[in-house]
Parts: sequence; structure tokens; C-alpha cells
Amino acid sequence: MTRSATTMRADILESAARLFATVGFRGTSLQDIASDVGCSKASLLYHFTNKDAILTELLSPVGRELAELEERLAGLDGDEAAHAAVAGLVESSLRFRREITILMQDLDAMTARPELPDINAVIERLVDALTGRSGDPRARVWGWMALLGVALTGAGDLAVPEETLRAELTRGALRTLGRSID
Amino acid sequence: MTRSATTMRADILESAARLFATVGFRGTSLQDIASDVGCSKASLLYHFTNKDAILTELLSPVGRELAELEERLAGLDGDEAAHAAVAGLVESSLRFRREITILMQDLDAMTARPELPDINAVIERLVDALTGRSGDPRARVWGWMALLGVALTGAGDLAVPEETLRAELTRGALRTLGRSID
DNA sequence: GTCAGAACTGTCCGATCGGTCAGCTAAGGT
DNA sequence: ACCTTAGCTGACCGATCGGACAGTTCTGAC
Repeated sequence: MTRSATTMRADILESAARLFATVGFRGTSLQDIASDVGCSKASLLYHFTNKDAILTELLSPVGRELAELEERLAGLDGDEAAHAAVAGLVESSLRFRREITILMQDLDAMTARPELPDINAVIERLVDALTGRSGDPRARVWGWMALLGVALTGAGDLAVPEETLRAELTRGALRTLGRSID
Repeated sequence: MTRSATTMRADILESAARLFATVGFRGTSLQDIASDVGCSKASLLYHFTNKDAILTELLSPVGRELAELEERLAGLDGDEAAHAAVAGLVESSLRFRREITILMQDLDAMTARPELPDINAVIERLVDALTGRSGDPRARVWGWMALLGVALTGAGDLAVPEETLRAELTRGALRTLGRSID
């Protein structure tokens, strides 16, 4: 069977996203994806230049969203920026549960990926926005992104209303970050 | 240089723990550990039967602690058991920050590890204690263990008192798990 | 029917993984 | 001085990884 290029790319991205989110990027081989899609390993590399390209395209919507957040933060400063940064992270985590889960699965490897310029660029901005306390703020931001990701993953099958979850996560994040903005 | 067996084992465990916690179990090769310790890869396998044995020994204290929790839960039932289970998980997460981080790094792979009988056994019990809602309770328990782990990791360099953190995490966990026990 | 190009695959490659093994070296008992 | 043994290592193995590439099959335009 021969699928159209767009259909095939969509199928590959869907399978890859599911596998990446459950067993991680490193834990997923090209053969695993190919078996799930129902094609050969070589076919994947016909539609995508390499394995990293699949990941990059999966995360590009998150990158765009975070880039917009970056722009919004540019006009703010101090507590206002910190509040907007955390609120934006919570919002993005809710919108991209699976993508954030993928990011979280190989957190350390992701931060060192040059092919994710959007995401890493906005992290720098968030570090600026949330800075001013002891310790490594970068680790704190990533820690909180991961925290939100796992929280949403673990709470995915709960009956807790999304509104409540959003409010609690925002309040908890702000409190733990040591800022009192209400 | 020739170190004593006990010293060598301790050095290996220390290096492995640091590497596992930062780049994950899968992300750490035997050569990585050997380089960090300052010995050959073969030397690692002289002191430990295989790579899994290093991980198992690293996590054995957590296993023992969770086994004790399991015994404590055996005498309880219903809401009492659920409360004790969550409180115990929070307590263990605080005591074994790094080990929980390691568990969290390859969460999916860890749950399927037969060489971690202590840990997986108590998970079964925790599932029983926390059961009674829709969805997969096992995923929920692991999700919360991971949540706690990342929270503690990300919050490691914060000025928030450990007491406050402990109280907030316990309350948040109980709330999200849908139990109202106060 | 023909044919160009898109879609796809079998097969091979180098690198790296966890693990094995025969043998080397240094230390301690006698 | 001799020898046993614990500690250690270089070299090697099979498996698996991501990726390359030549060649095959399908499909739509004419």
C-alpha cells in the first residue's frame, strides 16, 4: 500500500509521539516507529531526514507557542514578568500535554539540543524573568516544566476539572518559586 | 592503583548514582561510569555482575523503606490506608531524592523490572490502597511518585522550608487523588 | 500504453552498546 | 623467595542502533 506523503508524515508523527511519550526518545528505535506505522525503517528516513527531524517537528508547535510567550514577556519586568512566565508555562503545558511529556522523558538531553532553538531561546528568557534567587534558575525552570508535565500526565485520567488543576498548578508554582503575586 | 573492594564498590555506586540521576539509566553507559570512577569498563563488571546489579543496589534502600511502608499499610484500610500511603510516599521521596530521581528518569522501564521486587511489590499494595476511582491507578501512583521526585529535584535549591514543602505536597497529592482526608 | 517521478524497501555499513575472557600485576601469608 | 589470590585490564564478541543507498513498485498525467 502506498500512502500519500502528507498522510504518511502524519501517521509517522502520530506513532512517534505516542512512543516517545511512553518510552522516551532514546527508548524508541526507528524500527519501533516503523513497526507501529506499518512500514519499513527506510521509509521513515524517506519522509524525514533523520530521527531528530521527527522529534523537532513534533515539538515545533510548542516552540512556536513558547516563542510567542517570549515576545509577551519582553514588554514586562520584575514580578509581572515572573507571573506571566509561570502562567504561560502552565497554559502551554495544558495545551501540549503529550509534547511536554516527551520533553520531560529525556530532559537532560533536550536542553542540549541545538536543533530546538525556539524552545531553548525562550528558556533563556524565562530564566531572566524568574531570576533573582539562589541556585541555578535554569534547573528550576526546567524542573517546573517537568513538574507540570508529569502532573498533567499523572492526572490525565483524574476527574479533577481542568480549571481547578490549572489554578492549583499556577498557585503552587508561584508559591514554590518564592514569589507572592496575587 | 588498587583500591579495596569496598572502597571500589562505593566509588562505583557514587558515580553511577550521579550519572543515573542526571542523564538516566539508559543514557549512562558502562564506559561513562568507568571514566567517572577512573577505571576500566571491565573492572565495573568485576565488582558487579552486570549493569542492572548497580541499579538494583542503588535502589535497595528505597525498596527496604517502601517494604516497611507496605507492612504499615497492611493493618489499615480505606481512607486511612490512602492517607498513610501518600504520606509515606512523600516521606520516602524526601529521604531519597536522588534515588527517586533515578526511578523517575526511566519510569516506564522501571515498572517492568523484575529485579526490583521490593519496589514493585509495594506499588501493588499502594494501588490497592489508592484504588476505587476510574482510570489506571498504577499510572496514577507512579505519576505522583514522579511528580514528587521532580518537584523535589526542581525545588532542591529553593529557600522554601522542607516542612512547608512536605505539607503542600501531601495536601496537593491527597486533593488530586480525590480523597478528602484532613 | 508509456513514462517520469513519488513512494517504498532490502541490504549493507560503522558506531556503540552490554558483557566475556584470558591474562597481567601487586599485595600478603608462609 | 615463593605462591596464592584479589584487583584489574585490553581485546574481543554478538546484538542493536541510526543511517546510506541502489534498486523496485506504484501512480497519475499524457
